[in-house]
Amino acid sequence: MKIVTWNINGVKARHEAVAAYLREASPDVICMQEIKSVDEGFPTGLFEDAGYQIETHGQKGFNGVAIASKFAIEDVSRGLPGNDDDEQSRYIEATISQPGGAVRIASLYLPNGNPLGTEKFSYKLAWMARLRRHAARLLDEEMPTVLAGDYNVIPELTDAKRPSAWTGDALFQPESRAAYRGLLNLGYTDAVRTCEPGPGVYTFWDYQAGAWNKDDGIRIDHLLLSPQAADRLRSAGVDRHTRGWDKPSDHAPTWAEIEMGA
DNA sequence: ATGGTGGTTCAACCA
Repeated sequence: MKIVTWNINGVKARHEAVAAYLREASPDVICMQEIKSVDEGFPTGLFEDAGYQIETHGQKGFNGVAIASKFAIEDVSRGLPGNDDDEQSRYIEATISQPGGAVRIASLYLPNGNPLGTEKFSYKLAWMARLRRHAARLLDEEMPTVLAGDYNVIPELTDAKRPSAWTGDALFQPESRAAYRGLLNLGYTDAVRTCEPGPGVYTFWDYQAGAWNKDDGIRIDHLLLSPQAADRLRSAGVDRHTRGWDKPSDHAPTWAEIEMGA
């Protein structure tokens, strides 16, 4: 089962790129973030025509997450538990049933958190604390689980071409990185870091200042695997070439292949 | 050090 996470930065602007990627990569499941669409306005036909079921959790103008799958999508849950007052659409979770078994998959869009010293950064840290509590509960289910998305966290120095450029940024703060390590310490595995341990593996290049041409990237899109999913991990990586397409997202599709048997 | 680009929505916000 090939599972992709991709921050598409607006589904309306990314119609052609998404269609081309589905044809080319043919993932079994694709988790998307920043769809920037309400559910009623979402172009479901883009996915249905390619053979996918699609479930969305949208919002007007900002944020918004979705899961599309070639297999049946069941038990859909919208919103990250732990704060009923949070109105931002950043989390959707569902069970994907496949002949070899079922996988619980989340598509998450973690708050950016900039600038430091504002309520945006405290919201980011509070959201990460909620995610940790929920991620711990998911482990109790003991089923293969994949938490995929734009984490807006650069985990380590090797995950940035120019680490010094990010020292004052919410994506690289010690608190942000510690909260990410907290997820790993629960027992989750960073699929891409495990399969591609070397430097230079990035998932995001800013639109500004020629970042893509200079390969001035960072790795902030991650797939975290529960032990039951990590046992089945075969390969993982980044389809970085899509960043060079016309009208690209500033993020590249990031994926993991899980062996699910017959 | 600053400004650099892009998406959505409608002058501003977010990244």
